Amino acid sequence: MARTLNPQSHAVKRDAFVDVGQRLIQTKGYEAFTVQDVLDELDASKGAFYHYFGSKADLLEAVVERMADAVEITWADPMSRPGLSARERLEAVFALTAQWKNARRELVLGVLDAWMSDHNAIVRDKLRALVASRMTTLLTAILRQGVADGDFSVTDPEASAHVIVGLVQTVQERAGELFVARQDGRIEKAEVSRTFEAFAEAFERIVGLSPHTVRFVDPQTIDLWFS
Amino acid sequence: MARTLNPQSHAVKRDAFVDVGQRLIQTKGYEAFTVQDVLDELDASKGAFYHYFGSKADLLEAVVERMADAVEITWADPMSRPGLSARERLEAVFALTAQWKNARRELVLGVLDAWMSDHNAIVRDKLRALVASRMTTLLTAILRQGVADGDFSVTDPEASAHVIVGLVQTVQERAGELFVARQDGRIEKAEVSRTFEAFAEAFERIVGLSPHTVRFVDPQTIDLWFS
DNA sequence: CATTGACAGACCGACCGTCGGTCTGCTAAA
DNA sequence: TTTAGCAGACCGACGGTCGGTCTGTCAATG
Repeated sequence: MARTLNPQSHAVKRDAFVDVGQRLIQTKGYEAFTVQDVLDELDASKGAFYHYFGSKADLLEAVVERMADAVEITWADPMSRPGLSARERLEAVFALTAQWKNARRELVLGVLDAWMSDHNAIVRDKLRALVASRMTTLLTAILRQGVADGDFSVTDPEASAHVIVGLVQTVQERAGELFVARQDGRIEKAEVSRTFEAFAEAFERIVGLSPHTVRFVDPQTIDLWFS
Repeated sequence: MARTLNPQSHAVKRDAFVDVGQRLIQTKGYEAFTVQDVLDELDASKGAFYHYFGSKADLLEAVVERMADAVEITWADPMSRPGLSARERLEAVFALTAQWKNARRELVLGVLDAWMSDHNAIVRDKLRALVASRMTTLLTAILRQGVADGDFSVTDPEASAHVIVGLVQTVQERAGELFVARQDGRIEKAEVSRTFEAFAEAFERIVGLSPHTVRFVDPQTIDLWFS
């Protein structure tokens, strides 16, 4: 009998590399950290690393997947709870996303610079694609329910899901830009509010809701980040 | 006095490097080509290259700026022509963008693979940011005119411009995904049409136009790329 | 007015450090 | 006895540097 692969401990060891990879991506950026950096933090060898990953890019893939999982888990509750209206589900998803960031404010602030840097362009790209894909299936379900219940009015729920996912991801990116601009004193808080209101207005119209019934981000959250 | 700098010939020489850089980005991808590749194509030396550029990243910056210029020039005509309604300007901008790609079909097809590859994530990121910035100022002007003339109805033209730019860039990206999916036979043409219709519907609602009065891409163009 | 020296621009290419990745080999679990 | 799980020496490619060369330009000099 030859030695068999233990999936349990294998996964644990592998996860340790992913942990460090994620941390390094969030501090130095993917292109800026080296495989040696990972080895140093774990007292591991090249052989160990390449035993678990085919390449540095493979590690990236694992990190991005974990990040996408983390985002998806945030939405799990409002999606699984029965008896909620499509509107309520949607509002819950947005609210939870904001809450997640508010609760981790220090982390987000510390990571922001590295995250936005050129060194993380591939990371952002891959995460956007992955989150978009998962968010689309989720939003399609909500839209279908909303249309069936008469809450929303869109011609094609699935196609519209793509539109809205794009909109949501655009808000996120724009929020990042605005935050930096605000830090640098290049804009006022009022401009930030107007931007979010424009996105909310767009959202209401796309989905077929009455004006001023949707808020992407509540005033307190804007205060927390932009005052 | 010493030797003087001739801006003319300096710019010409520098542009030669940018030419090659752009070609290599479109064939191999930014991360995949080496500075040596550039030197080989021009029979130049390392010294020459680093005389004109501080780094490989500097070359990228120059290439991206040139690409953004090319995009912007496409819009010049409908923006400068007096007497056009906001609607007409908008339609012209969209039509010209589609025409540009249709006219360069072979080029686009040849470049697509490299362009979408991981090696060009930074290129896409930088171009998106730059084009967004320029397109926003343009769209703000159109929206203002449209609101003033009563053609459009948005609360805040400038903020809404950001929304629409995001929407347009999302369509572009989605179109790329759909094209690949169609090539692989994973989707039907009908699904493509439905997607574009959903974006058009969203656009109409955001801007406050009647249903079915806007088309992002006309049926022939869809036929050309997706049949 | 012709000559020359000073100096910056425009390179050249050998060289260096770094970094992703490979390869050989050892050890212990099964 | 076979193979998972490592260890770490080693390799080659690549971005970037650096000392040096050649040439055009102009001011001072004789």
